[in-house]
Amino acid sequence: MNTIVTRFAPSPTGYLHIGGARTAIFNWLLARHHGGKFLLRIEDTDLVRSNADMTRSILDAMEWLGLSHDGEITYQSQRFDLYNEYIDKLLGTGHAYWCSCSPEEVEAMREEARAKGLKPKYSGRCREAGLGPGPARVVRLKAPVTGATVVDDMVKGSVSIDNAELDDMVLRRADGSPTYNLAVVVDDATMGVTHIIRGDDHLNNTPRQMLIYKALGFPLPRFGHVPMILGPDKKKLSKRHGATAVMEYETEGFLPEAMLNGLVRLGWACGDQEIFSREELVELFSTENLGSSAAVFDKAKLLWLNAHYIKESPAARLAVLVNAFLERKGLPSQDLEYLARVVPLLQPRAQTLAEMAEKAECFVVRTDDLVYDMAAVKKLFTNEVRGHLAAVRTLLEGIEPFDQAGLEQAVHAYMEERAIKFKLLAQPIRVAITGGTASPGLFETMEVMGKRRVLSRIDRALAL
RNA sequence: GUCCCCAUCGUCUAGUGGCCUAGGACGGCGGCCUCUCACGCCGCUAACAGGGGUUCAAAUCCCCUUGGGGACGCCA
Repeated sequence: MNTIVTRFAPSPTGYLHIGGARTAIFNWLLARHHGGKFLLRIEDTDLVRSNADMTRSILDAMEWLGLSHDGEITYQSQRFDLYNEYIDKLLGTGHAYWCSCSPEEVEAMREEARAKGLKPKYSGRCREAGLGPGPARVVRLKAPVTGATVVDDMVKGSVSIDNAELDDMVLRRADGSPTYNLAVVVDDATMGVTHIIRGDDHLNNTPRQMLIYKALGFPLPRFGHVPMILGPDKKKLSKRHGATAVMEYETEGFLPEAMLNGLVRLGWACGDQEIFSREELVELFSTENLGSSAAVFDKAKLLWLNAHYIKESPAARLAVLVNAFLERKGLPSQDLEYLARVVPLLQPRAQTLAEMAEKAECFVVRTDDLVYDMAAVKKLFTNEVRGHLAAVRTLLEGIEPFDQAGLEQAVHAYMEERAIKFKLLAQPIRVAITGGTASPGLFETMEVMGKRRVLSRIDRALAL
């Protein structure tokens, strides 16, 4: 069996968005599953709209997702000579011809066809004119006018289009630059690409490209057109649906493995399995399981996946990531060892790293900076409670080691002696040391915070 | 307008003619656990777009309708 070669070919006119990332993932997976190659090509022929920063950001997003590519990156802007070489070849073999029709004239032809209720097309006026090169002339493909071209698609099955539907597309513009369809075919063929997974908005282009493959004598690759990703209103996903750029999700505190898992499940399934590690995906991926209907991107499910991966991650890794989020909030860089002890308490309680950083705040701020929920303080800190808090403070001072078991035992003993319910004091203590009414378990929180911090906070709370 | 694609719970999906009284997951709702908040666990909710065929048998195959999407560039 020949080695499988896939590719991802973004045009650097915007950030890597959800849809693009997903096709990149599918191509990457197909290559990795078969031990083939995954190539990267930047389609920057539109020099006006393309720029290097966008290329950089797309590369960053792919790296974040862990989509490693093989070999050098190909830039279309550096291959114009190659494209022209093949256009000349087509001219030489009679598969292409020069056309002197102006854009206005062509537009008129389209209008005419439209008026007749037909598909707007170029009429083929210069097809047999035997024109040579000249100013303002383009090169067109001499496409077959009869028969049909059928795409044997990996996801859509057999799709047939009448050649009469297609017109003689432009291969070289009047300014001498190659068009997209020509460049893509030359690139994919010369790069040795064997399998192309892309969005189904390209499905209509495929027969056209196949005609170029044929004219050039190139072997055809396999195509697979995956459906688009929709927003909650079932319209094509766009900015108004919220975050569409992959890296916005990093900013919101998503883990790359959650993103990968979430995206791959949009249009691909493997039985009832929901959670897939990168390795499992590589092992299990098959184009057989690609779905053919459009999918709505559901952030709630992505959040669930992210929460799952947060629970699975080693605390040390999360500590580093959370620290970055804390820094973004203007807090100084934290002691990572301390943070790594805080993290496990927060893992079951955060769906994103941003949320985790928020909850970590009360663990890391200076006692003087701790923000108290004053409504809770007012409601809970009765004189009686204040008395108990002071007593508990004294009690805690003597506990050594200051660990969960010891703390729990001591505090419970204190309550039992006085016949008070734990519930009565739990919330006041919580508010005193964390500032709020919701937190991880009281004793584990105390242990992680440490005696000094806990005592200073009770002191400050009593002074409120 | 013409051509192409698509159609299972609110969402992602399983399903490749009998295992379907349609399964799983997210969400929602209810409960259990419990020092708060979560986690976890248990239960409930909810779908084959409609109509015709084919077949002993159809969510699965065919046709039509409807509804969505896409393409028709000297953009990519």
